[in-house]
Amino acid sequence: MIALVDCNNFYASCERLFAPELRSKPVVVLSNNDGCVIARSDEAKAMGIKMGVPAFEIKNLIERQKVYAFSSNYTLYGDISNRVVQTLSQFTDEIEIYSIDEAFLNLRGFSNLESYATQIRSTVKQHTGIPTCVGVAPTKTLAKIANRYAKKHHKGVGVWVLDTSEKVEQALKATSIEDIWGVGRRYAKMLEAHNILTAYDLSKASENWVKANMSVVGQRMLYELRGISCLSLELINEPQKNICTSRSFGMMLTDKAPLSEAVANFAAACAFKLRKQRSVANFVQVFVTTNPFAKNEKQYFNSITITLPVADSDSRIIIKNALLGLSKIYRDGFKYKKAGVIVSGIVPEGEYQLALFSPNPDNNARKVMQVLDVINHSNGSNKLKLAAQGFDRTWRVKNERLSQRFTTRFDELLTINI
DNA sequence: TCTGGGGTCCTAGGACCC
DNA sequence: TCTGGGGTCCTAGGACCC
Repeated sequence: MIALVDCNNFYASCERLFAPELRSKPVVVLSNNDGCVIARSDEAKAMGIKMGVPAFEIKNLIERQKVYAFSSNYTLYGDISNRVVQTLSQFTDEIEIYSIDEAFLNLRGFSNLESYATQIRSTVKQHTGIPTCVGVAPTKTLAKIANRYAKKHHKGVGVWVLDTSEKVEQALKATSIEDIWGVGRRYAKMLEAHNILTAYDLSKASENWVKANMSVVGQRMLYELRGISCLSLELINEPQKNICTSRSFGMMLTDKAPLSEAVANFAAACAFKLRKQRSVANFVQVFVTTNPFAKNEKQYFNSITITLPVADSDSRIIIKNALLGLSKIYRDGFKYKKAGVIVSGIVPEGEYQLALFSPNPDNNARKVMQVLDVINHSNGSNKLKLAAQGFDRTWRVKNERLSQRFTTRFDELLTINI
């Protein structure tokens, strides 16, 4: 059996840990740039605030303190997430960290699953303060359904185990088609048109039909719903195949200088992520875009991919090539809203192809980057930069409602006045 | 005024190989 | 009129996830 542990309203719950006075108040967390709502407490959901609504639409509620809004604080959420995983690891050797707020646990051979799952849930709550729900079932897809079922129908207990065919059938019938893991908007529409409205309907569909209309992805889904496991737990963290760093700007940029500064910073972030997973990349892609929501403004989107002579993760090389790309796609006369850098063609350090005619990266370059990383990330200060990254940061994202990094910075610890 | 930022996998079709 | 039978690699686009 597989358990899916999913944190409830994760980002909102993290903010509440350090703001206990908001424990029963509506809380929302906003995306980068304080753009739109990406997490809501139960109270906020009950007020009808939908996922993804632009912040300006609920501005009034926020200003009148009917809703408490936070800018997203990924340093905090990441650290709390690690603590949750640390606690979960005590309960099984086999754990897949699926996302920042979800993990699959292999409970094969375990008995008394309901009480074990309840124990997992209460321990996480005790150790971290984060509320979770736990769904237990024979496959990952069914564990997702069990988890949803627990959240929806047994929130108090927070645990649901699909250990009999009757319970599986009941949960499948209670799950509408668009709530199945792997069914998005397009498939939901297509399935509804064929009168397949619930997970139960899909589980009874013909395998050939599903394969023809939803490829092997759908076929796997069908098996999983029928209790035959097709998706195994991924216990090892594979290095990423693409790495992207992009942001919307706090203000529109019309000049090349601040845009270059932003791109240099995104490139440096990509290079750091590469080094962190001990990889090097063969391609550097840059893109820029105007604001697609501004219907009256001239629109421009462009991107370019630069092939490196030798795969690399040196900040200086990645930045240089990202800026070269930018200079090729930059056009005067537009209001730029967003830019990004993507590194791809990623291979492990030491397994890359050497260039025939260009010099190979030397060990000194490696050491320089190591020093850079140690200084920047030993205390999270990020003080050491390359000149191209600049100091102006006119492009910086808006986050006016940012909480402290309570758990990772000594200078931002929680202060209590007695 | 104001609308996020990351990722993955699968398939079809074209270019090319012997 | 008649024109083989395999393969691989790459890319774009479509689907999905949190």
